[in-house]
Amino acid sequence: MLGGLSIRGAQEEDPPDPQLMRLDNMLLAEGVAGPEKGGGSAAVAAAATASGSPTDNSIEHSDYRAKLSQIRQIYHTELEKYEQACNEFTTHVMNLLREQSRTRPISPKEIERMVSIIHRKFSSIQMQLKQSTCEAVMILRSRFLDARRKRRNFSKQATEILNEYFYSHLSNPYPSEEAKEELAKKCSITVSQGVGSTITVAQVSNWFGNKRIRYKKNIGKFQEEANLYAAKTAVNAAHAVAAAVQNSQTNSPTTPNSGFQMKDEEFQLDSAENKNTLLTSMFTGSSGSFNLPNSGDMFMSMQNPNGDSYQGAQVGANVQSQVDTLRHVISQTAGYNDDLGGNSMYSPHGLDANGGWQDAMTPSSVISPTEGPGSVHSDTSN
DNA sequence: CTGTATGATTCTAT
DNA sequence: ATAGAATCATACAG
Repeated sequence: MLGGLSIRGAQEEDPPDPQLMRLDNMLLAEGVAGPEKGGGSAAVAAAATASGSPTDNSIEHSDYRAKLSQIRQIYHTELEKYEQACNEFTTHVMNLLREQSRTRPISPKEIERMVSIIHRKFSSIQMQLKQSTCEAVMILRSRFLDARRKRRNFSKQATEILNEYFYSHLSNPYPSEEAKEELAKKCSITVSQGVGSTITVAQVSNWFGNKRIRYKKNIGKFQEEANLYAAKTAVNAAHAVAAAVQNSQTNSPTTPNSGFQMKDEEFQLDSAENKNTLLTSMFTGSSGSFNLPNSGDMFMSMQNPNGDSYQGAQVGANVQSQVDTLRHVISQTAGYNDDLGGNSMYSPHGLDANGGWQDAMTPSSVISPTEGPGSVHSDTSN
C-alpha cells in the first residue's frame, strides 16, 4: 500500500501466479516451450507415424508443423532476447549503484529491491509474450487440427482393421479398453497432437459407436461388407484351424485341402466388384450339414441349447464367429447347399428384431432370413 | 453442385 | 459412466 515507487503499477503478481503456470503448461503441452526437438515434437512425431499409406493426410500436418515450429522459434528468440536484456539491464543498474555507492552508502537491501523490481518488470513482459504465443498456437490449432469437426478419413488400412474386428465380433462388437488400444495401435489412427494415445482410443470408440448404430440401422447396406470381412476372417481362421481340420478330416464331408485353395490375395478386397459378387455367391448357401471336427469341441463347450444366458463370453463369441465364417466358406467351396435364394448371405449375428446386441444372439450365430433361427443345426451335432 | 459416407460431438436414457 | 440416437460438418464421388 505504501509501497512508494509506483513501478509496479501494472500487475501485482508476487505470489506463484496461477495464470503464468497455466500458460507455461500449455506451451509445454504444445511443444512450444520444451526442449527443441526431443520432447516437443513427440506429438508431431506420433502424428507423422500415421504414414502407412502414401495418400495419407500428412500434408496438412506438415503445414501445421511448419507453422508451429515457426511460432516456437519466434518464441524462443524473443524469450532469449528478453533474458539477455534483463541481464544486461540488471548489470547496468548494478554498475550504476556501485558507482553511486561511492558517494552515498547503499544498503544491500536496496540493491536487492532494485533487482527484484527489474526482474518483475521483465517477467511481466515475458508473460505477455507467453500469452500471445499461446493465442497464436490456439488459433493455429483451431485452424488446422481441432477445427472442431475438421474431419479426416482414416486410412484404408485402418478402416480395414477396424472392420475386420467389427465383423469378426459381430455378435458382441464392444471391444474392451485393451482391445481398443490394440486396435488403435494397429491402425495408427493418431491424428492427435497434445496428449497422444487417449485420443486414439477415443477415436476407436467413436468408430465402433458409429459403426454399431449405422450397421444396425441399415443392415442391408452392410451385407456386402459383412460378407467380405467374414471371408477375410474366415481365411485367417482357416490358417489357424487348418491343421486341426486336416488332422481330423475323417469326419468331414468336404475335403479341406481343396477347399482352402483360395489365397489371401484373393481377398484383398480392393473394392473390385467381381470379387464382391464372387464372395457374395460364396455365401448364398445355408450353413447346415457339415461339421468341424476339432473346433466342434470348442463349440460345444460354449454352446447353449437355450440360446440365451451366454453373457459376456467374449472369447467364445470370437472363436465362434470365426468358426461360423469358416463354415460358410467350407460349405460353399465344397459346392453344396445352393438351394437357397441369393440374398440370404451372411446374416447378422446376435442382432435380435429389436436391434439388441447384448446377448440376444443365438448360439448358432448364423440366422438366415429365409431359414429362421430354428432350422439350422446339424452343426451342433457331432 | 448435390448426394452420400464418415468422423466427431452432443444430448438423452440407463 | 456408457451406449445409443440425433446431429453436425467435412470428404469425396458423381
